[in-house]
Amino acid sequence: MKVGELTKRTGLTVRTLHHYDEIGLLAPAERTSSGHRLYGETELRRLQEIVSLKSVGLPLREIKEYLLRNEASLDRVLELQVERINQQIAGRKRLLVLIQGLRQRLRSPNGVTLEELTRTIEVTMKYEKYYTPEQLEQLEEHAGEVGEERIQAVQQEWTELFAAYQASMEKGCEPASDEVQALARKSAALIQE
Amino acid sequence: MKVGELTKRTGLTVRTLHHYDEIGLLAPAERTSSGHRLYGETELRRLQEIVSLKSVGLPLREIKEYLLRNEASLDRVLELQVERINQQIAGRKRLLVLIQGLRQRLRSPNGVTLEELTRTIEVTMKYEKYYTPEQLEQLEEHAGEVGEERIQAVQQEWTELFAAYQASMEKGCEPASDEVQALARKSAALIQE
DNA sequence: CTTGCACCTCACGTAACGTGAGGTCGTATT
DNA sequence: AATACGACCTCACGTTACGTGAGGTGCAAG
Repeated sequence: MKVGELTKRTGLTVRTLHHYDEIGLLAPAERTSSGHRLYGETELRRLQEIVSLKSVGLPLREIKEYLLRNEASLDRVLELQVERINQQIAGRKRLLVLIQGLRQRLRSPNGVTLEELTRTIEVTMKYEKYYTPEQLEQLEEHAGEVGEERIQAVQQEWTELFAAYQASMEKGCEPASDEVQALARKSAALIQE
Repeated sequence: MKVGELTKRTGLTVRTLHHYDEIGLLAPAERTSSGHRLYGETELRRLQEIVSLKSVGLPLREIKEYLLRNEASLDRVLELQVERINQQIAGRKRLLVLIQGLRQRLRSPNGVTLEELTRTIEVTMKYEKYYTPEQLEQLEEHAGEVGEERIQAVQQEWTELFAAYQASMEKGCEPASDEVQALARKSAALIQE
């Protein structure tokens, strides 16, 4: 695979790939006699690791170190990215609440306090700055925070529950039937949680 | 308000504020006789607009232009940020699905295809690059894309529905009662959508 | 055989600050 | 009144992750 195809398929630029080669982050598997870069599957996997870690907020130099010392599996890196994305989503949601609150106040004749303005700016900035010290810590400690994972699991369960409801409806089940009641109890438990 | 207090309250750095002053993006309301910068509420509002637009992905130069030509209300800017955050959340969720899929395949003995690897990289990159051409278009066209707003509305409706179910249960309604059936029909309609 | 596109290697440009260096202001304390 | 000492000021060069030509080679097709 030459650079051209790689850029078409990944959305990266040629310059970026050259840059990664220059700094020794991602070298091509080999070169043609004329010097054209050739990338294989190994490089693709590594590239995936790189963009994942980059999206997590690590600078290239640290990504290099990380991939060097840690015999980091692609899976582990993806797990990290998932974790980070969940944090981002949670953060954005909290930010939304703050902003909507601020907008409400703007509409009301009372006006806003300086406190509210600065708070919103602060939180916005916080979710701009990619990785906070705590997150670096997590990165070392193999993390774990059951919280976010559970949230994802619950979403999955809901999807399955809806599918089961759908199936029951198509079979023409009574709403009071044992089958449907079981689903309802499961739903209630999830809601409760 | 002098820089020190402003940085403490917003999380921005002194250098950043100096920089914004240098490029004429945010000048202090006035200076003390000794040259210390003083910011007032007007500047705080403008600062909020700036960080919002920055979080949307606009470069500082364009933010300056935008604030110059457009008699941009803080409210309008916040609305834009909300829109953008919703897009980000939606994007991240899609990316999550892709990554989890990729991880599944990694575990299975079949291995992954090149196609999957490149696709995931592509999507990751897409949500790194902050504002795509389409989004700029949106920005000019006063946007609207009912899509994301509808998604939010639906989430709200679900919350209300769950509350209604809860209420019915506590009243001891039969699952086949008219009241509960009405809720069920509404649920089904939402699921369908 | 030349056209045209994909690829190559320098090498300087850029955005948004970071990071000292060296000096002034202000006010609480000796 | 003198001395700290932290907050503020203005240069001015450094940094990250590439962008953007400039000038030249490789290769499949007409």
